[in-house]
Amino acid sequence: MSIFSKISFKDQAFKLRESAVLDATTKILGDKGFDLMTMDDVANAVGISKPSLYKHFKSKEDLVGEALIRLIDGAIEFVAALEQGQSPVQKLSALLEWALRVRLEGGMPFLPSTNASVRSMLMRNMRYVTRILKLNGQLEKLVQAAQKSGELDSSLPSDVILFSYYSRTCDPAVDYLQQFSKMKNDDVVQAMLQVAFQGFRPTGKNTR
Amino acid sequence: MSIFSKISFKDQAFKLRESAVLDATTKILGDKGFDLMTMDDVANAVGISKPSLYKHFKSKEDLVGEALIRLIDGAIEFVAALEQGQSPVQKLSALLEWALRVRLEGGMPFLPSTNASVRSMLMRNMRYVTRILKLNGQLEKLVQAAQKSGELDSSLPSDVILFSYYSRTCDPAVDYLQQFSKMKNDDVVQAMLQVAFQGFRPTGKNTR
DNA sequence: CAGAAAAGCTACTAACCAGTAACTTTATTT
DNA sequence: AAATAAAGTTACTGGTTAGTAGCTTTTCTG
Repeated sequence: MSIFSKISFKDQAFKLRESAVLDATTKILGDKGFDLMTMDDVANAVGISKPSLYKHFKSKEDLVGEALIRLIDGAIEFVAALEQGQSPVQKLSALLEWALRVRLEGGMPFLPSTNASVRSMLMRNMRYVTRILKLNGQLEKLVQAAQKSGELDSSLPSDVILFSYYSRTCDPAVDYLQQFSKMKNDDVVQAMLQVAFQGFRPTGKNTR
Repeated sequence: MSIFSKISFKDQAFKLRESAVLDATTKILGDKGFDLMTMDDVANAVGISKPSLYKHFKSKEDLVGEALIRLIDGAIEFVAALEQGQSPVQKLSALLEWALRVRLEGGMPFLPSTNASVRSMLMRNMRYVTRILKLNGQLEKLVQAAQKSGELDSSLPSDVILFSYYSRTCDPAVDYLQQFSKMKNDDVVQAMLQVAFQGFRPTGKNTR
């Protein structure tokens, strides 16, 4: 117990601080984006100094990469934990709902895809790319299964559906609704889900 | 003719260069975004020096504001020029198609809304806000008319439709499709339009 | 053609930020 | 308690960029 508990205690503290750093990074990235986020911002938010931050992460790229990896891992876990009984569309809907809630609670959008230079930076991060490919593979299967069963439109290329699906997780309409409408978070989520799957057209349920 | 033509000639050259500056700004903004665009980038792209650029625009904020104002003015003109015979949804669809084509041809997305600090910068620009409000008023009318006639889902708040509609003009799925799929620009536009209005669900046309 | 005025340019500044060197404090081991 | 190692900190470097001062060239006027 002597050596192990001490090492483990230290490790625990270290991991705890690391997790706090990632939390702060996620929050600040959501607010300001990659370019405007400074390492001092992150250090101050956590209450440590910048060089301490560099004890955990060797660069800004690395830090942001790890924050995104944690986010993607969360999504992969979420997908894995979904009940087997649900249809592909129910699963896709549940994941999108989860992503939207993460965002509404101050997190970062799922894909930081808006910026070409950030995108290419991430593509150079193997650990990140690996996870993205894994998640992407799972979602692609869901989309294609849903198209086969007629739940999703099979006349659309599955690419289109998949990329559009990703885009909904970082849809700026969420920010606008949160800022300018009086809607509650739950209502925003429900509305975004409906728009994503049904578009703006009447659902047909009313006319049946 | 003496004085007037000379002044007008000079003015013309000045305006021409100004327009070239705005073109370059639009292009670079589309590529790199506000934070990464430098004034040197713009000056070099146009082939003038940075101080000359500042003869036209008093700051980076001002320059970007003017570029966006020109873009919004284009949209307002486009809406004004639409045929009276079209339904509200046809008009909304035509405008979205126009915005997507502008983007695919290297222009900047309609709304630079992804970044909170850029958003707040723009909100302090009266000339920009005035135009946005004007365009927004016109689009809001179209959306509400379409909801009344049953062309668009009247169970959704019109805010939700309107903000989601704006978001489609800067949907990152467009970038991904352009980069990773083999689709032609025309097909990308058609797919995005279908997804925006119908969502991912089957349209019903196939099953009728 | 002389002289004024406008437009443009080179070369700077001030501020900011990622990353680091070297010193200080705290914890651990014996 | 002394020696050592680990973690943290202050204060810096080097590079970048918005914005400008002041000189040079071009254009216009009489």
